[in-house]
Amino acid sequence: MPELPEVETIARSLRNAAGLDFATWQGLNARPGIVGRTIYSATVNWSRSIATPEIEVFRQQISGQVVQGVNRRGKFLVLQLDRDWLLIHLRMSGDVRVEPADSGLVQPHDRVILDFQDGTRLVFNDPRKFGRLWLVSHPDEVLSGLGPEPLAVELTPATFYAMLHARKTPVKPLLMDQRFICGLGNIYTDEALHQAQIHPLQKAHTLSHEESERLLSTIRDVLREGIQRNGASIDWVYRGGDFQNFFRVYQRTGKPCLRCGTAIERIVVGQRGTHFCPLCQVIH
DNA sequence: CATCAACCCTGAGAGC
DNA sequence: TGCTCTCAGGGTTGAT
Repeated sequence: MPELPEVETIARSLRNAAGLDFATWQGLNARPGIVGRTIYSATVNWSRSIATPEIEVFRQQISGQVVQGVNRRGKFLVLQLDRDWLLIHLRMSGDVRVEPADSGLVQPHDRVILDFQDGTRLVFNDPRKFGRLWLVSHPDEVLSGLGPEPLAVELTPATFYAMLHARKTPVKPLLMDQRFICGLGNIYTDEALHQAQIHPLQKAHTLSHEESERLLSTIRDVLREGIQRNGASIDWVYRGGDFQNFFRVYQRTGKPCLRCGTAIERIVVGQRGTHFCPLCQVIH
């Protein structure tokens, strides 16, 4: 499930040098970037993968534009083109590949293919069809509602405390609300709360200064660790990362807490499976 | 603002 | 073995 670290990993790979040939990249166990490549044409196999504009407009408008840069905002991939911006949200099961156009086959679940003039292509693959692409003249059309980036230095402990203090909702759903803070999903939220020793149902405004500061710190720790390990690869969606081998609570129901040994519990919070240690994480 | 449910889908796993 | 059924899973949106 691509969250901030997975999307950041993909964004970085798309910024790799575009010049080397594919055999060289395979030898490095990495992928070539796409910055500088010119989009020749677009193929849309599942029309609802394109959020905006209409398919024909999308295909015409994107053709001929050069990829100028690749960045990340929250869980969005942000591709700057000549005139427009291409935003990609992978949702639960989306992924992108860069490959020679003649590597042949359309794989199962390939939804959108951008063919480049140099004979390579970018493929958006998404088994569950939840992911979306937007082609817009300004990224704010899609991104304006997002909360602050958790890793940004502008987000100070004092600011974060004030944000939490203004909300009476349970802390876990709040952390997953992209308007409150962006980039966190189910995995990294559970991991950060466990490390901060905060119960997922604790009301946000009841967190102390110390707890709030600790939470911001552990959020950043787990995100940085995720990025360092190239993200997590779970279910059948393989993305090349290995953070899944270092989860402390996520999908460890019944297994011992790595801090105190108590069995990890699973409850449902905001319709999401939630993992926590009943001894280390107590509501107060 | 808070809370809850529906929705978008596929594939895994259970039951028969 | 193969069929049908149920539901997990994350994020967004809309209703209340």
